[in-house]
Amino acid sequence: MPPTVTVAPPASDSRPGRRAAARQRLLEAGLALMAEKGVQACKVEEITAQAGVAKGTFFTHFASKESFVAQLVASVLDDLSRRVRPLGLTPGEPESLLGAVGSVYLRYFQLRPAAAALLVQAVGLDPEGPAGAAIRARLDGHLEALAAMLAPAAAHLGWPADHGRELALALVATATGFFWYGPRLGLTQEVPLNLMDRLGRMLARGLAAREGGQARGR
Amino acid sequence: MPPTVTVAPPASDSRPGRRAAARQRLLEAGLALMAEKGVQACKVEEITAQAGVAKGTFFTHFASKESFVAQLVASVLDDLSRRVRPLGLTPGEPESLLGAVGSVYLRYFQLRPAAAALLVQAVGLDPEGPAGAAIRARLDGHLEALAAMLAPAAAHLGWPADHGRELALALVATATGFFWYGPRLGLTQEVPLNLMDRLGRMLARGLAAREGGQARGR
Amino acid sequence: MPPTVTVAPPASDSRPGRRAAARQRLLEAGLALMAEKGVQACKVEEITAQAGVAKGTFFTHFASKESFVAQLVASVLDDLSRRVRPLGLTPGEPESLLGAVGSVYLRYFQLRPAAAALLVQAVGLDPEGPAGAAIRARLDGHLEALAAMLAPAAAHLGWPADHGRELALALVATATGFFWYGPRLGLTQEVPLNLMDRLGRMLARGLAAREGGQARGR
Amino acid sequence: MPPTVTVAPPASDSRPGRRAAARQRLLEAGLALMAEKGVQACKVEEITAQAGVAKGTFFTHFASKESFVAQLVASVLDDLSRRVRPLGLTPGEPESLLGAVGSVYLRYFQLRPAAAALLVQAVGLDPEGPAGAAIRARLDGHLEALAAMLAPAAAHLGWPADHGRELALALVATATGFFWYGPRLGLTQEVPLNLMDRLGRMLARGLAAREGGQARGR
DNA sequence: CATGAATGAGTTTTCATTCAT
DNA sequence: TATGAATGAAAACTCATTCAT
Repeated sequence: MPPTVTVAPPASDSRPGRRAAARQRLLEAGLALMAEKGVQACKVEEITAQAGVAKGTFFTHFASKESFVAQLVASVLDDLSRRVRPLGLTPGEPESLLGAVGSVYLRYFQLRPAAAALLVQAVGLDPEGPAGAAIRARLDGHLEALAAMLAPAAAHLGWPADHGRELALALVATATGFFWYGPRLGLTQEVPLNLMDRLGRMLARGLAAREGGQARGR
Repeated sequence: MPPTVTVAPPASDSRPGRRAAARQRLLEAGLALMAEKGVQACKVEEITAQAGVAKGTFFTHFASKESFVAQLVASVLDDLSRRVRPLGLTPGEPESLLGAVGSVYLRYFQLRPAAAALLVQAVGLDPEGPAGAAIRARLDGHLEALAAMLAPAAAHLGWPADHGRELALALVATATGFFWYGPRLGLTQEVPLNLMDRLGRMLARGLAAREGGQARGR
Repeated sequence: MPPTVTVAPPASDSRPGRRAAARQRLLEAGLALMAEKGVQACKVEEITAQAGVAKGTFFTHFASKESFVAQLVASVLDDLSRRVRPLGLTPGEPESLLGAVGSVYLRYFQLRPAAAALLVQAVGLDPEGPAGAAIRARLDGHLEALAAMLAPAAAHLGWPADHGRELALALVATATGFFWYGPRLGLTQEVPLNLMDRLGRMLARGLAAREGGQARGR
Repeated sequence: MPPTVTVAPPASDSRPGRRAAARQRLLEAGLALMAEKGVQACKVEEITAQAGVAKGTFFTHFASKESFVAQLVASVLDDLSRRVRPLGLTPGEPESLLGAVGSVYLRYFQLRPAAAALLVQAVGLDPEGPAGAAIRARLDGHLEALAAMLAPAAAHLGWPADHGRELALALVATATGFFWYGPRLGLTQEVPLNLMDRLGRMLARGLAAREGGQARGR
């Protein structure tokens, strides 16, 4: 799994090739820098410097910084969708679908903490602007699709059908949240996934033990 | 459970009392506004307007906007600690400790999505500045304490002792992540907690089903 | 006739007095600089430098550069209206009204070529923005009032009642046009008004001589 | 009378012919767009788009945007000169010369308000740059020639010989001013010329009536 | 202390102009 | 010569912070 979010174009040396390559470098530099310093704190000039182009070039590729973020989000979500869709198309046993999808999400953001940081920050952008609204709509669509994909598993496990989006959200929030906080609090990203498996089971057992207790009460 | 993060001071009318009340109003207004519009997007003047004081007054209470956020984070974490500490002091059965603590965290942020939004954004602040560093240190300390509190439960369940902080982080990330994304993607906050219990068990079962599969291989 | 466009406030030294004085200096500096270098070419920083305040102060007084121009236009038109209104209220003979009003306009812009330059440029501003639209509406209202005031004279002279605004426009266009081009083409502003009187009569005679010719034909 | 400012070249298809045609289209598009949106607000790219050439091509025809305006001004003034010169060469009666010339100017700008808008804006350009200076010099030369042509009429009418340029300026300022303000303030351009004749006479009579009054006194 | 006016460094965005293809 | 991508200087506007009253 390469750490690049989108497939690199046939890196030619022709005019359109160079332009596409510059665009790609801008997106990569933007993703890395925005994850490191924060979307707002990261200046356009830093991105262009890192990508090796002039400040003005940025705005020949993207209408605004906000729209740049929107495209970044779109590319991350597209990439993610490409990886989980096959699981939904060839479902196998409903029981294992949830775990399989969850693993893909966790692994995806474990390998690309920058993508996690981007998503977490992107939902916080002002939804008044057109780009902010587009970002939320994009995320919402992703959630919708994820919920639809998980529907068979959810049904099998007795999860209420009208709360499918909460299920999808829990997946995304957990996966991105972990790799958003983690690097910032000095946690290694090398947490093996089977540790996370174990965590899931532990949480479940812990919660189960309280069943009939607070979960029902109050 | 009142929605205020810190206990209100004895509502007096003396000079120092009025000052403390203004400070409290500033913190409350800041928490609400920063959660709604984002920490960076929320201007100092908006906070003071909402708190009913002049802009300059803000800086007689807080050294800077960043330090204001740091104090807000501190007050949230203090508040949270006060609520979970009793569980650790009177442990009961180790098996149920994890679930009990998890429930407190989830419920806390369910009732105070603004607190979740604050924490999520606060970790993203530039850690170069003194306030940014203070915030991360504060969060780190909270994690440390949480890990220590969960240690017996973790040991009982076979969780590796040197990964206690990952366990604590997972708790915080899940709880805040859910209530950070949720309101921004149009999800109701009314998800009953027992639904979340169910979710934990489902995820666990799903993950368990894959044990020996992808989690170990690849 | 003082060259200031608006009456100076009681130049006190109190806080509000100082603020009002700064505002006045900004307006005066802006009028002079915009007339000299052009509305667009004149930078906000130049205005504030001339007025002796910081750049940011400009925006505590005016919402934008465009709105600044709008207020400048308003103050010029207000000032102008104050000077011609008495002529309309105490009409005297209709025959002389037109000449009297024309004289006031010519003299006004002769003494304040900056005001002429401002009006000429202001109508050219993009009418899409709110300030641009406000400026045009303001000018339009001035024209309307001027036309109403000239109505008796126009009627007396056989000017069509439904073309009153063309008459008013001709007055404004001639007066501002002369003192817009003049200084820029090296003409002295010292053209005595009776020379302009003579010019008017000559033009009239010239035009009259062609009556029955091209003016009727085509 | 065609609305084009300069005579179209023999529409050939040869290489030099195509280049000349592109240049012509650029000038026409520039005149129209600059009149509509303002000289500064009109972007080079809009002109080239309207003319159907690439942005870079603009600069193979004109050294700069400012020099483009200068050439536009030159072409307008040339065109105008061509139309009034015959009147001066075959003077007819001096008394009617002024009216005849005035009519040509008024009619010219009535039919081409874009030309009026261009001239009005062009004198406002920063005279520091070489193009700005060239524009003013060009206008000045036009004024000079116009004054020379009007000299016999002026002399005949008793107009001071050393104020010939004021006379010429009044003509240009009136004609362009009317068709600069007019369209922007919602006035129809269909004001018949004989209405303007009448206006001239009225103004004259009005001014005459005040002779010995304010014009001499005050 | 509280106030709110003043400050100016900082950031996005625009657009005339250049130049490699 | 035509093209259009790249460039970077410039300019409006923001807003945390300071400070005189």
